[in-house]
Amino acid sequence: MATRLLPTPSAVPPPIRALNTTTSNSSKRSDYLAVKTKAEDHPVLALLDDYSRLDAKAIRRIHGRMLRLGLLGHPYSASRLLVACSLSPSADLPYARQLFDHLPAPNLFTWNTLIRAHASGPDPRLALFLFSRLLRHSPHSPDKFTFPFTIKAAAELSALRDGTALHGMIAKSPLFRSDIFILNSLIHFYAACRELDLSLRVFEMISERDVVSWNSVITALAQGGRWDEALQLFEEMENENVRPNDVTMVSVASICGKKGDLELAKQIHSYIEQNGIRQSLILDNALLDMYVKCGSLEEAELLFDSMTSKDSISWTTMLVGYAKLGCLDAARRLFDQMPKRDIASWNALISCYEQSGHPKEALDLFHELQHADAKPDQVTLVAVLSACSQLGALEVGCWIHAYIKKNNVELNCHITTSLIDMYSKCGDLDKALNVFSSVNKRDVFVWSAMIAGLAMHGRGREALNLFGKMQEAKVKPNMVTFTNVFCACSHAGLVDEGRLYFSQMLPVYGIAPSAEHYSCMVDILGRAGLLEEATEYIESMPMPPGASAWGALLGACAIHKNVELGELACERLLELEPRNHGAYVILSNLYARSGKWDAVASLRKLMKDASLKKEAGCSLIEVHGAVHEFLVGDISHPLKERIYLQLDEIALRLKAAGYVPNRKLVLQDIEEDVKEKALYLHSEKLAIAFGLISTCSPAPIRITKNLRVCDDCHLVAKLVSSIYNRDIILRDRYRFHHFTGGSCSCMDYW
DNA sequence: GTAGGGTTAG
Repeated sequence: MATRLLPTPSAVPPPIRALNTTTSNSSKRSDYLAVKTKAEDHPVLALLDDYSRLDAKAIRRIHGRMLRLGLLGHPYSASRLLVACSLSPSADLPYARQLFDHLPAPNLFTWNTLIRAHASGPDPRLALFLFSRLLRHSPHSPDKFTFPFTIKAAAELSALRDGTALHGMIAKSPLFRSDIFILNSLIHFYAACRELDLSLRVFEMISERDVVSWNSVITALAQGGRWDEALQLFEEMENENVRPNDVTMVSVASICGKKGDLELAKQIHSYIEQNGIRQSLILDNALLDMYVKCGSLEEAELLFDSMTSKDSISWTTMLVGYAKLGCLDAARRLFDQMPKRDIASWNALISCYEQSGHPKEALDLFHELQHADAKPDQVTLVAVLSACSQLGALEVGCWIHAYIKKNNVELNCHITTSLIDMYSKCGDLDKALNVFSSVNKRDVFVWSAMIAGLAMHGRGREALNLFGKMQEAKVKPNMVTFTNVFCACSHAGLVDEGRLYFSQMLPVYGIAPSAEHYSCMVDILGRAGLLEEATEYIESMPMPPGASAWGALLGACAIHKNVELGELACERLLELEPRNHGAYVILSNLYARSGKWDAVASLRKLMKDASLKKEAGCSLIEVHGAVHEFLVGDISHPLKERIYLQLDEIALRLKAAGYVPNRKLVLQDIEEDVKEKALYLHSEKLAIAFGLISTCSPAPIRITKNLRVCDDCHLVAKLVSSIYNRDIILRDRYRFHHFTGGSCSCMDYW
């Protein structure tokens, strides 16, 4: 036990000289040595020389011996022990603090060591507390070593006020205000607080800048996105005869990766080789990352194969490289080959799957992870929640939420946002609202996610109310917030509100409307039938209208049967995206609705000649934690016989209720309507049939579809909800439909 | 006897 080893202040052993005269029970050899040696070179201390190799147990043993020998009363030897227990890889900071608190006379070195350890420990605030204790309750004053450690703590915390106060103390002392170590740490500190101009000001004040000064300021600019200024300084440093080193090149490589400039990448690589820059694993990793980001996996592979030592970052960087090129199999192979996988490697592959449209694989890998000896962290959970959102996998999502609670994972804004997004997109808006109201930290992303959730469920008014509350809470909206607000207006038909918020964006909120925001307005106005005004918004765009603006106009024309304007919009859209099959389909629907069957036929031929295929319609339904996938006319499901029997029964009961299939829309923006029967076999109908078989009332049937739901399926879902007395919650590409008692939450406006 | 700057996943 630690506490037994620690002397209480009253039991502090007598000074070392007294020890020499005692006749204790300890062995003769020990006494003999004690007589001959000073405390500074007592042989016990030699055990602490190599403290980085000592584990916690060994340190406690030494502590015990020193206590018995009375060595802790001597400031120097006590400090040696404190270094070991606060700086060794198996450091135990609470233990170090206890030891420190029992030292009769800690010297300044000891204070510095403890502050140093806490500055890079799990809670850097403790370093600041120690610093103020040093000022108030010790006979010492901070020296040129104390400041860099304390400033580091302030940087870790991005504590601008504390750091500025430290800077103030430093400025008063002629000795400290010109100390290069202190000044360099201030450069880093201001950068950590995102005060780049203050960083630059400190840098410019230094009369004799060394390589660390240059590196600090170049890194600050690189991380703050001011790449060209950083590269300019990199050139200037040579003019000032400061030779760049490996650390400089890490930042330069990182900038080059962000710029994605392969030519520059090769220049940097040969610069390193020609100037004899020291090789290091970190630099090699940075170069790997640079090549991956510049899109040259060949160069990355060459370097990777030539590296003599690799760590999990090297492997993970390569893995991401393969995944970015869409080579997910190669990424997986690399993952399997890795000699050591840390949680970041798992996260990288899970995120790769999740972000490249393979959410199912992401969840499979998450299950593998749980059987391996890695522990999911917040990044993992964010990625897996996003995979659930994509799949509409509510049960898995709930399970992850439970996991978060059970393991006391901190609900930071990232996780909160992901949970709200998951519950919203999996159709359980109440749970999303619960999460939202249960947290007390809400940043702009949390608010925006909740607004988006309400919007996609058609609860536009509530979304706008929440937008008002967000401002009462003094959280500034960003670009995404406005997109979500407009989405709410669009789904609920709130035209006036849309216009109002759009007009306020720049003057009130200081956010210039982006092309996406203009497209939202075109959508809001177009859906409401205000095609002329929608066109005016397009014409007034300060940037060239993108595909989304023309797409929104085209969709509106299809709803309101405006062939002429629809053709124009489609033409513009195809100029920008020649292979956008959706555009052909919507135009064809427009022709069909207006009875222009010749035009429908020629459009079909055009599509065929261009060998454009529609994206296959696909519906997902989660039952007991497993996600089942249905394509149109799918016969691959193990329960296919029962599913098709159920479909027949549905058809009979619907007919009895007077339902007539709506075959007019042969080419909805839905899914390939190859044959007559296809309508009857749309993926969402298969999923509904499966849902009826495999779940029981009152649980709603939850379905996620990749495309928009067609008129016919929408009608069928309404009827099923009343005939079978089952709620259906269907998520399509754009929004949610809650079917209950024969009607839909979208009020047939979608 | 002590110090400052760096790479991956979101």
